[in-house]
Amino acid sequence: MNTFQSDKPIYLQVVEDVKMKILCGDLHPGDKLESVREMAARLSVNPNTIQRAFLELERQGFIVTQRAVGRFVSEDNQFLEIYKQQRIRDTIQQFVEEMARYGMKPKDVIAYLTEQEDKYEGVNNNTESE
Amino acid sequence: MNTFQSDKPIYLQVVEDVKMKILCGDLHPGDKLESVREMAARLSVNPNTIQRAFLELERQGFIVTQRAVGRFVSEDNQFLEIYKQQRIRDTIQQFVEEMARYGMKPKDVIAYLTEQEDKYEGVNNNTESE
Amino acid sequence: MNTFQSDKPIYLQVVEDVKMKILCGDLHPGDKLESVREMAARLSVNPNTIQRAFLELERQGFIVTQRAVGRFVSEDNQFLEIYKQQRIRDTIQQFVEEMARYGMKPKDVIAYLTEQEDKYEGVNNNTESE
Amino acid sequence: MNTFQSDKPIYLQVVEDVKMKILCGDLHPGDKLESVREMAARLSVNPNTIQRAFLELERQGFIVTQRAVGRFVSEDNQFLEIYKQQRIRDTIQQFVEEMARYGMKPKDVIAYLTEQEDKYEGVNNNTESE
DNA sequence: GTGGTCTAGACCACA
DNA sequence: GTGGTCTAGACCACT
Repeated sequence: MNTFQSDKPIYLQVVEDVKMKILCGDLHPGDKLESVREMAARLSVNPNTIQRAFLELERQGFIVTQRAVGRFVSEDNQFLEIYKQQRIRDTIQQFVEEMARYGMKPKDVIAYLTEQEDKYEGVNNNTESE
Repeated sequence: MNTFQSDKPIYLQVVEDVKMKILCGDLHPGDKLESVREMAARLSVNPNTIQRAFLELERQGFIVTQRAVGRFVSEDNQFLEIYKQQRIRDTIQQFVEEMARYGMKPKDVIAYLTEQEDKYEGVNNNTESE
Repeated sequence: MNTFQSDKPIYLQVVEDVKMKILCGDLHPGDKLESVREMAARLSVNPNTIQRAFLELERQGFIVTQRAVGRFVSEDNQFLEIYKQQRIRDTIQQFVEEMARYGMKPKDVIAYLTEQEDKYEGVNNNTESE
Repeated sequence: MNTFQSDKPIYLQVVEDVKMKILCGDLHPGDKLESVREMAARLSVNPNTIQRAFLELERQGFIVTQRAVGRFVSEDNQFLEIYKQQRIRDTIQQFVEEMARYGMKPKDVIAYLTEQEDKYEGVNNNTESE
């Protein structure tokens, strides 16, 4: 019924999901989020789990709470942008290191990616290139 | 004392560690592994934890057990090679998809990797660089 | 105190017991299983032993785990049915082969079974007779 | 390298193997058995393992030892025959009970066996039917 | 000395 | 209250 992986806490998967939507632009700064109950119902999980996810998102600075009104995506654009860039850099770094462990140098990876490029051209949905 | 990350089960970290040694060639098919007690002592963890890691490695097909003799790296070279190639492909695929979510196309990633290439040249130890 | 045979690991006997209950219809797909602690108490064994049995049942696909909720019989009816049919076929096959080794042909076995049939008539509880 | 199952002691598998050869007529009462060393070499196992298997076979009455001469299949034909008949009866009994657990009555099994009969006709190698 | 099993009991994250 | 993990330590069968 759920699409969650069982090896990771559900609340962290929710955190990641919301965070990704913010970073990708599916959710914009200032947007109102679903209520705990709505999201819990939609995802078929315990409301406590969503509550915990929101607490974590607030702790990390991605959302803010207005009591008796609702939760909103943070409007601190600078924070969001810096976080995103750092995350991209980290992801690439980890990737390069893992490939190196398998004996693949950046050059080899580039060759692979170049082959793949055509396939993905046009598939990207939320990016307009140059 | 331990060098383990606290966010993942130790036994799974041991599994990954041994698996990586096999895939990278630090351990060869047929090689005898440390005994449960030896590895437990070396890593300062409970023998049961190592036992569990070995059970998992055996379940996945990376090692075989000979009762009262020891454990050995699987000699199924084909399985190991296929697994490795699949793993590399998956890693790249996931990476490309994650980058796409951030709005970076393969082209952009290649540009980034090209910049990085110089830094890593000469650092890779087990790859034949022309 | 226990009704376990001493020549086989307890955890495997638990695995077989639960599996048989699923295949025979004593447990239905989606049913919640006893908790580890409950079953351990009922069978007078250590919770870890039950834990291990459940891990094995999950690995084989007969049950699924929901963290902090409980374990449930798999709802993959097709898997369960195929497994059952395969198991019946295997059991018969092995039996026939063993009999053949003793020099008994299917014909001889049929003769024996025919004699036995009367004795078992009416004893079967979960089969629709005639 | 070995054809032994890893979940059962090797020495018991050797016991079963020799016992089966005796019961099936591959080995006859009075036949001399391989020496411990020969069999150990042939099966690529530790001589101690074969030694233990022979001790067990002697304990059960299937073979006798003549010091400094060798081991021989027991010439107690009556014992061998009674054992064989008992074993056949037990095997059938267990089989019928297992089938009953799956809801298959002897009648159903007979139907299945009747279908199989043709296939096995002529395959039996060491039995001549009346 | 090796792996296999089991017990006893603890702490934690999660729902 | 549930399952997940880990420790500590024991006994056993097997090679």
